Amino acid sequence: MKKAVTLVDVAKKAGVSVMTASRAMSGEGYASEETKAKVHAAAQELGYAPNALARMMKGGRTNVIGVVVNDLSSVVVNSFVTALSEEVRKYEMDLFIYNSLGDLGDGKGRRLSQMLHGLWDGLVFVLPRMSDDYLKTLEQSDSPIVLINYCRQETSLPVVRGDNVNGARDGVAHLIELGHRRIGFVRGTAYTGQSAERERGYRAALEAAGIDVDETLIAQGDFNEPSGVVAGRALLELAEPPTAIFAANDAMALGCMSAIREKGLRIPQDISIIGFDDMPAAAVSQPGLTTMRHPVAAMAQAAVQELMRRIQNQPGRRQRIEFPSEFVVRDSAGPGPGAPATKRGKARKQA
Amino acid sequence: MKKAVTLVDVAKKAGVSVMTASRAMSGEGYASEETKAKVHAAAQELGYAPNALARMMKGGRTNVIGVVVNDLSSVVVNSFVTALSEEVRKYEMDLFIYNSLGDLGDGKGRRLSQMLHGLWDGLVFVLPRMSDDYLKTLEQSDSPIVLINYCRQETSLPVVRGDNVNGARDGVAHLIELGHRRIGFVRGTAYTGQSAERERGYRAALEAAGIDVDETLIAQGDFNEPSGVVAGRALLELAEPPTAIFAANDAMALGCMSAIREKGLRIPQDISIIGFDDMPAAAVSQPGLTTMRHPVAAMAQAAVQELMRRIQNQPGRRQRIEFPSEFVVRDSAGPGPGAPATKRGKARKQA
DNA sequence: TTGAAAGCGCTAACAA
DNA sequence: TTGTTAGCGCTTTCAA
Repeated sequence: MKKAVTLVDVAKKAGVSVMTASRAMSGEGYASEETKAKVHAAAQELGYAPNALARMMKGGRTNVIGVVVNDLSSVVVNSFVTALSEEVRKYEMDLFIYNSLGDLGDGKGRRLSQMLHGLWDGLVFVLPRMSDDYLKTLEQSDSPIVLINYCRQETSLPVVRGDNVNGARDGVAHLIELGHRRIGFVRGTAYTGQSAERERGYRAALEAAGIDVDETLIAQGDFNEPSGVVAGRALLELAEPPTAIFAANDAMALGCMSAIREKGLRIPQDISIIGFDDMPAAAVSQPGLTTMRHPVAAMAQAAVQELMRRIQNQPGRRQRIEFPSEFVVRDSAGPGPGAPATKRGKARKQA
Repeated sequence: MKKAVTLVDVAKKAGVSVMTASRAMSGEGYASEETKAKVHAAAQELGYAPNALARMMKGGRTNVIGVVVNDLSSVVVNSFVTALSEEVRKYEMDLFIYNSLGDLGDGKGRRLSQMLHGLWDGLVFVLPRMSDDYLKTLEQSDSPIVLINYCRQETSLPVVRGDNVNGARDGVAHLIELGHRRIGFVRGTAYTGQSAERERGYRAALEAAGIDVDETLIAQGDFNEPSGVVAGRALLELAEPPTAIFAANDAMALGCMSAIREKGLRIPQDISIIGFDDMPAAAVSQPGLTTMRHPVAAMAQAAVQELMRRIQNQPGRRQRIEFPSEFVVRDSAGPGPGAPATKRGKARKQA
């Protein structure tokens, strides 16, 4: 790696001062066309590229926003990251993604927090999984930070989030309307707090319909498909199995569908299922999975907007920005035992 | 955004010189235990975080490796990025991912090349799609750079790549062995050069078997599933349709499978299909898609190793590191019309 | 073991 | 319009 060409070299070659060269290159401030051309020519010839670091050190602004994720291979995380990449463009900023490959605050993320200063103008955490200590560090930091879909605990940081409680409640209410009364729930992990919220929605819907929550109908998963298979099997093997299952996310719902097929049961004739997230696989599964989705693009937009406001030292708009989730009806939820006979009949005929 | 705490503040608080504080914090050089403790306490109390930028500016090394991708939502790209994230850890480096959201060198990537200097110690391009000018810029840069799966044209940059030609040839040879003689090919885009290589393998396999290439059996796609559906339909509507199809990637192969099902044909009894990449969906499709895969982890390892060698100013090992691809046999390729009768019979019975 | 000075590459502020 | 000075926060000399 040869020594890099600096502005000093360019200035020398062009026969001007460093400052003039700086002005010519950046376009800021006055500089005669002639000088500009001369400097540009010299830069071109030497293969000059400005040192981003040095520039950052002065101006304070780096025009870079960082996104921190725990697992980039997650489809949901990926959709947010892509939406953020696009959104950030509108502000002429660049986006760097950091994949922590695990929970923040367990040593691996240490270096990241050390880099909080200087490297980026602001940071977005997407579905963050982190220790309480780490969250505290973040709260105390003076860098602009926005969290997306974090709801495990209260925080002073601005959070953009989808409405999990009402989304889940609508989904489960839909099942109840279809005539289901024994509805299972498959939990995910507790990291982001989203599973807990979806569970709250589940319980609220049952309660509103005057149905007692049967705790044996609640199975534990980890948001991944295999755990959904396991949970699905467990629910189906109950003495009184559910006639419908609501899984805390689509991946587990698809896992449940495998378990259901395994048993030789039909979806939705014998058992209904709905998920959450509307991942791409939900649209192409057989049958199509009924699910809920967060408005990813709008949320990314709000997150960047809020972050930019803080970067530009404008007062933060709101501490918590919540978006209603959208209910996506496909074919995996059908009439249950409590439905009018005609409905059941129709469903049977479809089979 | 409050003013950040600097080393000067810490030193002042601890009652030592800035240099002593620096030594105490970094652990480099001499410092008495007592002083170290004093400094650390002060740093803790003030909430000091070292400014990464300033540190980088001196030392030269940033301990950050950048990965540039055109489309992070691609499953293949994603698997490489994840593997790289893991690999980089071994060298105590951090990985930042930059999603260019389009081809490099068409204006959007401009800013990226300007940041080539200083911000990172090295750069990895995964399946890069870029203009020739952009490649030239990269070649002239003195930053350590490694390309993964780029083969559109010759380059002086080190490239880690999977063997597309032999992989594709093996796949098509497999189809020929199964008795197929009319084998279709679905092209992808030309950006990375991978489709062209897979086509070369396709042609080589046919040639080796003494089969003339029928250009009408070659359809154009764009590596995405919908284009596979279109290409599949086109091939099936030929006067003499193929009995097997090799698609330049799995996404298009899955698209073809939809087109085949649309026609009421069975896979593999009526028509066989194989893809390339072994994306997750290939394993769960009905039937399982026979395909080829690049050894992602090994390739990521080689790429990082090669990059680190260059970062540490050791001589680059090799200009081109090629990995054989692995053939993954599932259920989407079965006996063709030229197969012994018994084989055909068996296949029929399975249906 | 500690400190002072110098400088990394760049730009904001002032002066010419 | 151009140049000079100073300084961002840190670390690498060198000296004490």
